[in-house]
Amino acid sequence: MSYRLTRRQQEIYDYLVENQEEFHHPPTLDELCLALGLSSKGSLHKQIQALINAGLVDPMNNQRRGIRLTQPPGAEGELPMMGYIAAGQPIEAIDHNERMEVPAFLRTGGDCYVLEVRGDSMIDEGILDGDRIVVEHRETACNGEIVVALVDGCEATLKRIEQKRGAVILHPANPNMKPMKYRPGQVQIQGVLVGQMRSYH
Amino acid sequence: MSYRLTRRQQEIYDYLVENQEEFHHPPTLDELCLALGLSSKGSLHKQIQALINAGLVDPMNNQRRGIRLTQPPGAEGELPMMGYIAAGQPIEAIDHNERMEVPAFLRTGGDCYVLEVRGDSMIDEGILDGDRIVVEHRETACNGEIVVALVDGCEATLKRIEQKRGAVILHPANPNMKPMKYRPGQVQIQGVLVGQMRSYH
DNA sequence: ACTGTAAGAGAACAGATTGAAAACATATTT
DNA sequence: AAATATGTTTTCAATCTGTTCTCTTACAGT
Repeated sequence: MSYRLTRRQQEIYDYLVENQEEFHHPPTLDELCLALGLSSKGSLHKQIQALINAGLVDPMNNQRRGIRLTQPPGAEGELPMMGYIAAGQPIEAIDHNERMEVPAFLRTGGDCYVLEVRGDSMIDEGILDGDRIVVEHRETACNGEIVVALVDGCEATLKRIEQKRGAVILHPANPNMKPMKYRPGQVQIQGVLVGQMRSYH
Repeated sequence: MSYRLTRRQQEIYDYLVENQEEFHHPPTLDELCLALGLSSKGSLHKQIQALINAGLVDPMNNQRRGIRLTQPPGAEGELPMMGYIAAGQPIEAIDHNERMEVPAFLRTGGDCYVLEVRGDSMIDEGILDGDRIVVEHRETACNGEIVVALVDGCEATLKRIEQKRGAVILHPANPNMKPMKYRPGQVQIQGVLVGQMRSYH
């Protein structure tokens, strides 16, 4: 069923996913041509048709309601709940495929998932035991971001990262603990903290 | 069931949602024509009919009560964003009717709304400046719950409550501040904290 | 070089959508 | 009852927008 997309088709699809906010209405072929720098909607139509065949775009049978993706990506509003994270231990995965409702503004366009926090290692960042955090899956991070990092391939931690030439420093937010310095190879970034939720009942 | 709207229909619907405040009575077809720059109510009627079929607008069978939306839009997963709360000040209300997506597990069955936190008065409870809190509207609370309280009829605060015989004590979580003791009449409970959310981007 | 595929331009077409106008029907007011 | 206001229906023309075609160019690979 899932046809293989050509490079250009993939490009157009990515563009649609990225910029679906741009158009507050689904774009027409002409609008998309303009946005993509094409000058013939006939050409674009052929590409879109391929995306329709691939099941990625709603078919529009002569209707004029613009191009819309079949599933507004991240549609179900639910992200996978991957498991528990406790400082200094491997991430404890959950076996059954749990999912969790997450508001749009707590996540990014990227690939996100949810972890539950165990322990108080981030208490000074306002992240408490039992909080749910939303993590964007990424291999790299900017200095100052809070990352889920794997140290020495097994210990997971949630810390603010500082990457220098030849060293990676992880700053815990809890003042009882000290910053730890590692060689870059020791620290593997698994994701970046983008949101947090807490229930009081 | 949810029919797919044409672009114009979307536009009109969006307009209705946006400007429902404008008309303090639901607008008549003629008024809407004027507002939308149309000169024929017959044309508009056809569009509205489509919205009625889509279940977005109340059908009006020859009644003349104007056009009204079926559901105060965003009724499902969204709660009203009421304004800002900063310790020691009145709650700063927001004028336009903003709504915010809130996962089911961050709220209760009761009547809930969202506030944005200003300031660090709850920093030790893990509630930071800029966090969104979910509050259940209630007049009473149990000891130990965190409440939105109105002190002396004007100052709002977010504090852990302790109710004794003849006295109400509000415990701030920030150790720099001290618990305050009030007479029961002075403290009016406006709601109870049930959830909290934070975005890192 | 030859061939096949992907990509794009442009023209022309078909039918969906929109809007104006007028006539009609029903409710509300005078 | 008459007048007015408002919703409903119909007809028609103009325009917009998806669709189909043909032709051209570029590139990759036996």
